[in-house]
Amino acid sequence: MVTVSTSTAPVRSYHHGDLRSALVEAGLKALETTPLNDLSLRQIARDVGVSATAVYRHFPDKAALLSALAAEGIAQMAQQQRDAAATAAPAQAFAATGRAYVRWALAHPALFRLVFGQCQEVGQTVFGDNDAARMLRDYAQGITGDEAGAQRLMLQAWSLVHGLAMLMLDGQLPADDGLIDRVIDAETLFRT
Amino acid sequence: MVTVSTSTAPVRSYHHGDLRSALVEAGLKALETTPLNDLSLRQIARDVGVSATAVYRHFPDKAALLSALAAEGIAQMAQQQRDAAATAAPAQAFAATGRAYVRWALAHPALFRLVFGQCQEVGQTVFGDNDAARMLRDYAQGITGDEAGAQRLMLQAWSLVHGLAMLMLDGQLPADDGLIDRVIDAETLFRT
DNA sequence: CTTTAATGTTTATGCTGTAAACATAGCAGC
DNA sequence: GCTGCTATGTTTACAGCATAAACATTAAAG
Repeated sequence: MVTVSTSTAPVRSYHHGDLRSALVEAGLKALETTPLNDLSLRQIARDVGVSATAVYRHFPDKAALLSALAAEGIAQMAQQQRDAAATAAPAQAFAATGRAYVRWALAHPALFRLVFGQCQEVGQTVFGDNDAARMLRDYAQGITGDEAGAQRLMLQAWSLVHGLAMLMLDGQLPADDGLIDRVIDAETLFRT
Repeated sequence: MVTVSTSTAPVRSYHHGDLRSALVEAGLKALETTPLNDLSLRQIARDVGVSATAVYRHFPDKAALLSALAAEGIAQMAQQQRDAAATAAPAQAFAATGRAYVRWALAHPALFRLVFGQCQEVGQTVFGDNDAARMLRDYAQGITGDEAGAQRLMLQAWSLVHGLAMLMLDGQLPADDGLIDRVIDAETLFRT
């Protein structure tokens, strides 16, 4: 039988075209519904329609694939932070950024966990020299005045929102939107 | 060949005696050196010197064994909290308790992770009606006066210390003892 | 003393990550 | 236009995992 498909139809031939991107995309989609620990390299490969070992042509191992997913997650988080800061009133921007942090975590639980569980061994750091970090440092500086105080304020704020996100993700606190607003409250926190 | 061991020597016969306790103990010891994700039921069984499936005579599945380990972890944490509160000066007790929380997490990373990752599905809650929680509520009440404020203060404090612990465990912040003292500082936090 | 229930072991199944050998296809140079 | 090289797939294989099922041992109860 001669293959007459000189016509249209993406025949999905032996070579995929852009398998690497497809794997990352499939991985991110899987993380929307699958807990991080249940995410398997084989399942991602299956979703893309490719053999499990094909993954190794694009990533040295599973951890490397996860790192690629984490990098996407970090980018998404940073974007969310910027948006929240941009739309809030200046006086509220600091708190608004913190609430956005927690809400993003609740909206993407597995990816959030991956970001922080993964970039440890990669040596990557979420709050490195990206825009979000700079912006927060500026806010902190504006509130406290001195350098050391600003540094401490940033760490306290980051710890607060990160802890709140984690406790809600882990079911220790109800993942309640009103609770987020009450806990991350500029009136009662970090007043000079 | 006749077995002449009518003598001493704990022959470690067919039945173990108290396998359940031995498994929990071995699990806790393994968590001191093994990351949570690398902890395997089979390895724990091997450490105890028993077949893997023997575990199922005492726990319905791996998760149940982990829950038993988590329960031990919760108890240890609560004890640490009580000790910290008892030894500190009254004015410093609140902050001292928080610092003890973070230090315990850093001293027992895998167990700390297990406690919060596990008691989700068990429906268990770390800050339930135990002594530590009551004590903290009293402190909070003393600072703020009103009920709602005390509740908020507790949540903020818990989020702060939990977040700091997590960020240090995940390598986002250096696990530095001085840093803990600087971030959890009664002078700059939660003043009325 | 015999039966029974508790608590072990062996064996087997299907999942996982990954190494090794093999297959296909697109591109380079003749 | 044919020939090979290299990139990128597939198949197969292996060890480790959780766990189910069948079998073995032994402590305790009648």
